[in-house]
Amino acid sequence: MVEVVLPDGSSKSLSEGATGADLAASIGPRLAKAALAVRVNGHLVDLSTPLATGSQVEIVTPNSVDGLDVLRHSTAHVMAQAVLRLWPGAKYAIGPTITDGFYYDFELPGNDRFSDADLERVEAEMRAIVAEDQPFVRQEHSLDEGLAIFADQPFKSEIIKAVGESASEEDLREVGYGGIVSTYRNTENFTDLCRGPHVPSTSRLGHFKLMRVAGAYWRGDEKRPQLQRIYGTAWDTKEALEQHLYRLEEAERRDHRKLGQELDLFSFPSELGPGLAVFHPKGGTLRRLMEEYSRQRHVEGGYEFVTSPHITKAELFETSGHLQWFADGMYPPMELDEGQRYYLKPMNCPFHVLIFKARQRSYRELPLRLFEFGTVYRYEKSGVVHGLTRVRGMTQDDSHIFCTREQMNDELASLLAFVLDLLREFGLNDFYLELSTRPPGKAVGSDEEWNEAEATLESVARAAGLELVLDAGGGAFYGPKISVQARDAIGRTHQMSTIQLDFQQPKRFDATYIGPDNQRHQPIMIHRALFGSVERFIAILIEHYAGALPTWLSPEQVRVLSVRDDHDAYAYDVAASLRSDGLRVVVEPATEPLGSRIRKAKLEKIPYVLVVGDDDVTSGTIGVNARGGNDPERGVSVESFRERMRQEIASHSRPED
RNA sequence: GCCUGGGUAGCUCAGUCGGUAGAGCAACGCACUCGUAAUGCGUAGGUCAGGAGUUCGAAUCUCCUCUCAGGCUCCA
Repeated sequence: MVEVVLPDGSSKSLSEGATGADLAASIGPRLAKAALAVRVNGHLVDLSTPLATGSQVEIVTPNSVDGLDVLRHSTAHVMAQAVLRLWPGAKYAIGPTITDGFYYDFELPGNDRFSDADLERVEAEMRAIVAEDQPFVRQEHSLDEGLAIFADQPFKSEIIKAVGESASEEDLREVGYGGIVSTYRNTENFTDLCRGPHVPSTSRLGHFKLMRVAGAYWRGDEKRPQLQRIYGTAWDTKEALEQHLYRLEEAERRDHRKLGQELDLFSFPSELGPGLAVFHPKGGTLRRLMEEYSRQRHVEGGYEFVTSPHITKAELFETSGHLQWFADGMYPPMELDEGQRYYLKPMNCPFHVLIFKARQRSYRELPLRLFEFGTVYRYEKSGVVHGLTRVRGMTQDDSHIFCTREQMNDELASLLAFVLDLLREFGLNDFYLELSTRPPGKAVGSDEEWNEAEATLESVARAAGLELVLDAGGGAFYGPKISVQARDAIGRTHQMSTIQLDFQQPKRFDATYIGPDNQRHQPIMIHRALFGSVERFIAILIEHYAGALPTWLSPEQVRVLSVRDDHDAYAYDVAASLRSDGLRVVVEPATEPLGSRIRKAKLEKIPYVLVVGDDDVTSGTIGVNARGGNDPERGVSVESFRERMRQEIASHSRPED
């Protein structure tokens, strides 16, 4: 007899040699059908694994993250088998699961490439494999046996050899723990290296779709061969798959590049080159509104406004260390004035250090908070530019705070509160924090400094009471950082503000202040961008709101439509009256049918459409058609609409709220 | 930078076997005068991303460059 403990604490007795599958069957037929794997004492294993007495066990179904993971990993194996059937002699590399899906990397014979049409062929072959109801049979081997099995598979062999030496978590996932090589065999002709577990049979799979082909470097190293990768998604039910595909469509519908064009906000003229945007009048208005609000808040927050030029002699970035670390990411220098090299600035911080250093500073001036909308240029590699989120020219809402070591903790805490509050005003309210620590191999400064900086940031982050995740090794060369991550309206996360601690720049520039002890001291420098870049923040806002911006940020807040052209004069009067309140109002006179003009205004996502006709001219009212509603109000007084707008704008809310 | 796939009117797209350019929307003009998501008619709009080649003839075939998308790598 075997006795196991279930998640609810109860125990279950099974006959000797019973497996996870037997356990599931003993609990109920529905669970037996849903079971994909079993968790034994915290480890995921196959359903076919015999259970040991006293084990803590849990049947894994597709309702859990683990269950979907098993499903997707098994689907990846099926895809590999399909590719090997269609391209005999193909080499297969790794096929892990990722969020919502999986991928698998291959090297095709003759350096052949997958085409989009091949995806359909592979998918058809996968469905055949599913229909064949092939079992996943686990086998364990020694390293030498493993090498023999995969003798003609160089990528698999490399992984097995790596396990003998220094195994990474990724490799162990592919192979297995404890010096054994585990494989899963589907047929005599297809065996894959894998730690497992897998579903019992390919028939358990089926709700998948191959999404796209892409190139990917072997082991992510651009110096190694580029493999052909196929991405797929897989789910337990048809409905879940369809929902996932719908979410992708929704993300596409919100794409800021598409909305930016449709709403006439900005464009990327090819004459300018990749990653260089121009903002049209409406996009320019949005930018101005964001910047004005940000400036006002920074004034209230005790910041001082500075500006700095766009180009500088090389010396500045030599001193700061940027040329040493990031020359690749900077535009090449211009030679001026007999060999002087000038660079476009990729960062604002060294300029702010110079402003700090412009005269003798006293501890009484600290914390000194310098703020600038600073436009920087970074030479992003050609393949990485992406809409407004990854550009070559951008404006940072950058500030650098100089303070004493004693002030550092309080300053960081109030800074974090300031940042979160401002983001909430823009309508983002679901946050978590990420702590990025010392980057191995490219950090400057002593261990003590790094440890202190990391500990300080961590305590401030913890005190903020938000979820905190660790991004080990993700810091900049000069210091660790906290970044605020925000979830948007469709659950995607975006890195927003970053707060970085920096002991290095003040030292490199020999920036000092005179303390109460009449001695020179080095200030701490805190780097902080709130929007990150104005461009990127605009992109995130557009996607978050699907283009339907809150009224205070809408370039055009109100459009006034006359029913007939003899109402035009009244429409202009209403508009003038609202403009005197500072509203952004446009009149569209009656040259086209009303329905057509309403449709146009709706497509432009204007918060309020006002319609004025005979009744309104007579009684001095307006018809109000709010965005997001489908029951326009008639006979509204201009004064009550005015009040509604005042409140909505002051509260930064939207007509649909 | 690398891989895969694109680039035809302002936008979205069609264009067969290589035979010389098309639609809808938008713009402009005229008519229509209308109460909540598309009024009608007309006009104009193109070095088919750019360059070179093959050909009697290229949007179409070949090569190079630019540029966009999806990935990889990178992201101070």
